[in-house]
Amino acid sequence: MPRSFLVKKYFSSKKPYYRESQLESQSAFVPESFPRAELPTQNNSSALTCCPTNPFLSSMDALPAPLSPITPVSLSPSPLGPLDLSSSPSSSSSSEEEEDGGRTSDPPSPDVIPHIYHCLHCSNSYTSLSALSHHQMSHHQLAHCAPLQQMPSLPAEVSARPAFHCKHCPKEYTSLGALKMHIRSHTLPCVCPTCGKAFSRPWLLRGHIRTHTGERPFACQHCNRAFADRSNLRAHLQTHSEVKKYQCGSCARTFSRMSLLHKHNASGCCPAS
DNA sequence: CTGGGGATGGGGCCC
DNA sequence: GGGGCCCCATCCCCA
Repeated sequence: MPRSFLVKKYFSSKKPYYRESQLESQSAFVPESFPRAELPTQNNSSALTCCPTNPFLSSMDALPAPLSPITPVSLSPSPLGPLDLSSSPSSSSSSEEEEDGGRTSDPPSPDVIPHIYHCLHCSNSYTSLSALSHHQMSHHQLAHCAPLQQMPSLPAEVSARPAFHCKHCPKEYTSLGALKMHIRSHTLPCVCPTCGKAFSRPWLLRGHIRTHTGERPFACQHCNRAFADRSNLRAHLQTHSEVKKYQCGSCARTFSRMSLLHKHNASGCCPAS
């Protein structure tokens, strides 16, 4: 089981996939001409939804830090929990360059451009986040969809304990720190200087920059392959194993990746797993 | 169709 | 409290 279960997920067991859902949300909430660099900052973040803030953070200055070679990875056993094979978001994304295109263009002044918030679910538009949030509740019909400041007291049936609600999405957290970390996934403060793609955390940006530089600091001990991401190396190491990490509960077949086991189950081997 | 690589997201832990 | 890193998970794409 993943360790990350502080967050309560109401609407879907599937994680948001920002390349599609998040970016679509951004385009839905923010006019295309609305520049990332001129979006509202934390001080007035109540006026933004999924809009990144300052793209030129100091984290940009500390970019490609030299990475020490990876030590041999010990492949610990992993539980084979139940898998959610819900339908994929049926994305057919164009290149990321296209998706990011224009987002880092020269920003017009926010004094000139009005803030317009479009509903994700219908064509309605609003001039304030609160109005949009209130409207979107009519779609979700979930009380916790409302921003925190708009619902000072939660109904007992909704939350039996204090929770920190994200004002940008329906998620809620049990600690303020977790909420702040989550909000970065909306503000996306780390922007690639090369392509303009924005990320929630500096290390995500560093990993992305490797796709530009071609740096692959994580080398396989068994072959001459190298990877830009440690997780990908870990997945690759599974290919060197006779017995893979993820095993089918019915046919005892093993797979190097969870996703492959997903596909295997979906193909009908384990209909009632 | 399957297996694998590439890329990216999130929460938790540690400093 | 925040940054960096770890680990896990997932999706897309391609051979």
